Amino acid sequence: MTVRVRIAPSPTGFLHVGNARAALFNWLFARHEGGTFIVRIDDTDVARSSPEFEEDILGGLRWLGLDWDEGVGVGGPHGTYRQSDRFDRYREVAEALVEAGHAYYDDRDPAELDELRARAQREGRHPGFYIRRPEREATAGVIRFSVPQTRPVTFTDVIRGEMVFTPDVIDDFVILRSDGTPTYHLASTTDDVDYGISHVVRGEDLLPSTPKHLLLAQAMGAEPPIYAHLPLLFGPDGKKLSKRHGDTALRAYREAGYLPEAMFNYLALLGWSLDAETTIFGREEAVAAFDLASVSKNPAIFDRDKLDWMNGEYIRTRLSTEEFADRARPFLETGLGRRLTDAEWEAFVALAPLVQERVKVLADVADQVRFLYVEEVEYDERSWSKVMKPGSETVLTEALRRLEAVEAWETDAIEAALRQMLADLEIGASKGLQPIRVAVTGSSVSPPLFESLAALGRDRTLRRLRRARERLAASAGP
RNA sequence: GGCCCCGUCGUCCAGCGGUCUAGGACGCCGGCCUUUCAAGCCGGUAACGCGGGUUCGAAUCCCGUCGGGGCUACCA
Repeated sequence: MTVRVRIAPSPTGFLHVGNARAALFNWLFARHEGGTFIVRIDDTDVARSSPEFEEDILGGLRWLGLDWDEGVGVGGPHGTYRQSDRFDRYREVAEALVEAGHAYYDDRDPAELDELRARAQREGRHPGFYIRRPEREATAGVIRFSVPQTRPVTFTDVIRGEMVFTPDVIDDFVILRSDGTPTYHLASTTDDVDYGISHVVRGEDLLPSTPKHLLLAQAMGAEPPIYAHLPLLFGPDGKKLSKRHGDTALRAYREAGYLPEAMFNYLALLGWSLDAETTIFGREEAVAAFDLASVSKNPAIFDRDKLDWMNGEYIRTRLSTEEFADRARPFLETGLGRRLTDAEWEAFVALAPLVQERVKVLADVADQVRFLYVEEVEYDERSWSKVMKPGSETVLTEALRRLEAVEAWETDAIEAALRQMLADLEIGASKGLQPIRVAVTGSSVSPPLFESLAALGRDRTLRRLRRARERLAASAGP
């Protein structure tokens, strides 16, 4: 069978990580099967749709490396792949369904429908139980699909197995609104049929709608696609992932400096695994091993901690130092709020290997090396009070004296001078070096000291040591 | 309320009747290393929701129960 799968995001918001994962699974399946991956834009809700969101969605997919073979932006034999261009087609399908007796016009008002629902609920029935084809049929209003009450709707979900829905719990759903626009059910199913979609792989939230889609496709005279419902993504509280759980837009992760490779890897692990042992894997490995039927049935909680770990892992083991520096640069400049001069860039490159193993996301880089790019550091008071003890003044004075004497301002020479100081003063590295670190970087946490001083340069290093010594003297009092 | 889905460490995933004294990863805890912080290495903590069956034997099959979640619009 020729596999043709699609994702059909609605451009009513930024690309959500849940949708990104659904796209990823569709892509993996298509690539594994040598099939076609299609991106269609479900913008039937014209009022809420916007080009900005569409751009964000497509950009997000490209960023993740999910290339598509047909659809918006790349074309194909089925037009624009945008539902707003196909309203005539949907209306035509809806009318044909009425013609064939599969659907009917309904002009009952909302109050009447509410009453019918309330009555069904009172009787412990499905809310749509009484909303069926009326005796006296209308000629205007919405068009409802008429669910045959003769037999259950059954299908085999690739992930979940046999599904059975008795017809009384499937309501006569609206397919065309009274203003002539299609509902999601109609538009989506029509497109799936028209585009020859073989497998619909989507979130479990659509499982209850599946019998409707199946019935619709059959009424249209088509062979329905095979369905596979992915487990949902939850927030830490066990509820469907949403804004209140923090960042749900893929762009937030992109902007924070997560690597697309890491995001891809992490998302693939939410509901699937390569094997029992492997955690880190690339696109090719995933494509080779992917199997839709082995996707997990239970919902997955989106765990930011594990994502952070994985991103750090990718940063330090999958990137060369040069790649790291290059990819970090825009994040660094954003964090600093300005572009780097050539000399400043050189300073960063010198420290890059040390920074590389200390960040989880690229946006963290700015905090690590900010001390290189400010005229005067701001002291972190907690660091200062923790490190500046009696005797620290001596350390700063000695460090100043010895560093002033360093001939070539390089890491080795700096280290040699300071190690000699530690030996002469007979103090430990921690006690002797931490005051220098705080004096020069403003914080007790920084990249390794000797390299940091080398990157900072002699003048600024000495100036900062003097300033810290003065501050210390001033606070110590007479 | 109705219908549906799900139920293995705190979290993600492995397990598909015996090899499970349940495996990997994150997290957490401890140790080593160490100029801070990381990283790295070593070790540890921690789960089959519960109750019945079926079977010589069940995390694995069945039933029930409890718990969690989803859907229930002229949103998608």
